Amino acid sequence: MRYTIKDIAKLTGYSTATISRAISGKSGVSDEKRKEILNIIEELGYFPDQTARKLRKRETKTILVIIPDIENIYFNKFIKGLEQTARKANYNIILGDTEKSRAIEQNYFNMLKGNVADGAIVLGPSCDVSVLLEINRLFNVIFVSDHYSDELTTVCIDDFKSAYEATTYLYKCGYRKIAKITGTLDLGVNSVDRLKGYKMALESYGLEIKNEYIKKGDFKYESGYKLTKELLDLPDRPDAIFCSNDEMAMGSLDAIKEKGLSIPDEIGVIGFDDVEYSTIYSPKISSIYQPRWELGVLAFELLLKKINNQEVNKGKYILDTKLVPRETTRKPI
Amino acid sequence: MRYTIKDIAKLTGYSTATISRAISGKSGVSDEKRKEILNIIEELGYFPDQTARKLRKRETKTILVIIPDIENIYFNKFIKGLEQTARKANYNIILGDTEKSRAIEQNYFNMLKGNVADGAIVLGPSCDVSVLLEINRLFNVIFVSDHYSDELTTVCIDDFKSAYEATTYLYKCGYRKIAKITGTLDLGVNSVDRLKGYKMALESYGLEIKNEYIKKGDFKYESGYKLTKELLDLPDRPDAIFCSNDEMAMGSLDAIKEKGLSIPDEIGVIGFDDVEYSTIYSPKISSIYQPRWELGVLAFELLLKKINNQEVNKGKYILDTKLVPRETTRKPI
DNA sequence: TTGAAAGCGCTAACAC
DNA sequence: GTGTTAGCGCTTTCAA
Repeated sequence: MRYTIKDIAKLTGYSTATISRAISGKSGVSDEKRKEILNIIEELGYFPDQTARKLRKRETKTILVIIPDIENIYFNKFIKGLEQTARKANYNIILGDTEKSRAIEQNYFNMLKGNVADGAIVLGPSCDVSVLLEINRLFNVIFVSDHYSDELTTVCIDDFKSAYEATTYLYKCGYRKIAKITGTLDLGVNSVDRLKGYKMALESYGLEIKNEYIKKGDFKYESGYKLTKELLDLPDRPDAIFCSNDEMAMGSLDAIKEKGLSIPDEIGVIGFDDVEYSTIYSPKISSIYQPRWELGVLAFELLLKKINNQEVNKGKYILDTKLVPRETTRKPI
Repeated sequence: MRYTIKDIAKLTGYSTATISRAISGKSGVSDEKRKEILNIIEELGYFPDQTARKLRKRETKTILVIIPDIENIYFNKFIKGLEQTARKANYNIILGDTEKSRAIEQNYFNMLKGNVADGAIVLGPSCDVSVLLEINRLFNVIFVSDHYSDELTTVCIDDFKSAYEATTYLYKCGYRKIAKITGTLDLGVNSVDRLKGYKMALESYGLEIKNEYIKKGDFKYESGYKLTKELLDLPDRPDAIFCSNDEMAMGSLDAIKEKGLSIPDEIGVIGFDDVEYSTIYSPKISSIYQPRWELGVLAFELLLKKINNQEVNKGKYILDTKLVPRETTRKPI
């Protein structure tokens, strides 16, 4: 049998109001009675119905986390940070995997209209900016990683600066013919910024920007592999490759191994994201570390502020990345 | 402004009952009126409050998924399968990461008492069987992977059989001095069964079970590495090692590489789980594939049956594993 | 300090 | 086919 607050009221002889006060810890009950009531509740194993409480209080203590692909390990650490912070604040997480589908993403947005959550954190959204702006107007939302508009509050890293740093590092290691394999350039702007950072660094060091050294990839292993083969077949082949993520860097390295070139002496490779794989792969991949756990924590903290009607600035909240040299790059000179 | 069903009733001139019927798709409204109502709703962007609906209908259309560690990639594919199936059935998922803490796990169980979900799927629980049995008595629950009691409904693989198969395979590849690095033997029974399968296979093929060939690990890279070193230092060192998961197999392989032994000729290694890492690691790791996506699907399907009061058998639902030969074992003779 | 009662937004039983 | 109304289980205002 499942008890309700009425049952407890009857069993103890007090009113439902008193029971409610005793449970919530609010004033208005004598300590004596509170103890008595809590004891009985404990004994019966009674727990207040959360749905009724939500309806009455008009808050769900739940947030919706919308992710393009839960299987992508990139998001793991982010969710972990988010989850730990949310749990401390007594919030539950409803997980929404969109499988990169606009329709599914829209469905989750509609759930917000049904008041299933007090706010949402949206990772790498695929809907149009206009839709996002509308959602942002209606609900408490924090966006992560891709920034579409300065009207939105976004948690992210500085892709431009990080890419600049990665390229600079390759230069400092003595590489002079630095190629670039990009991510998908139409989806969000982080790939674009990583490309811009690369170009700017080349300019700074007086290196020529060669079109044949810039290849458009799609973040997948295969594109890293295939495009590297193309680069290596060039008459004047590059002596370093900067890949826009680690997965492509692995494809790239496999292609280089196949050619029999020595890593990192004849050719150097640097990735991006510093995913767990990077250290398991052999040779260990030099990469740009992203503070994913911290991004998750920050995203929740900002959302909580919004939910509590505290002021939250629009625009980007940028966390620092860090270059991690490993075995796929030479030592800096 | 957020509309309620009353607002819609006023605006259209119909009663809340009619509005409700129009939305739910139930009979009791003329097609004409339904269209009219749905149009207005669409226009206003009204969405029924889910909390109120839940309270009234006494169902949440939500399930709680309790996981020891969301960061562990082992669970990724499982959650994906679960999530996809749940979404099709219009169920939401509340994610509960216990961080392997009994207290946190208990907290999530308490949430069930507060009716936040219609049921739960519990992966690798850490609470005592008595607690699990009580939870199982009170709520709709499916357990995954570890089986503690025949009273519970559990989704899992056959660890004994799979370990027997892995060991047999090593034998067929011509290895005769087969060692074993186990997982944590006190936590759940899968490690124990993987050890039993190993022993049974040795017996079947008339090989001696040597105590010095059996090392107690903890599923972590470091234990695989350290214990393999011990094995290789033995006067009569093994020519094959069966590790109870892939992470330990990587540690094992790194130790072997350090010794300068050739893989798979001088020594063979086989892992367990067939995690994504297995093919990225070089050499690619031979392993036992677990149908993790399918386990997730099955877990949800069984839970849904329970929620709908359909008959669900107690005991184990076993899915088949598959041995995947790669580069860390010789070809079978 | 305590209790009575209204009401959160919805659905469904009942009446017409 | 349509409307009235009770009530899901809780919190909180108001009155005592």
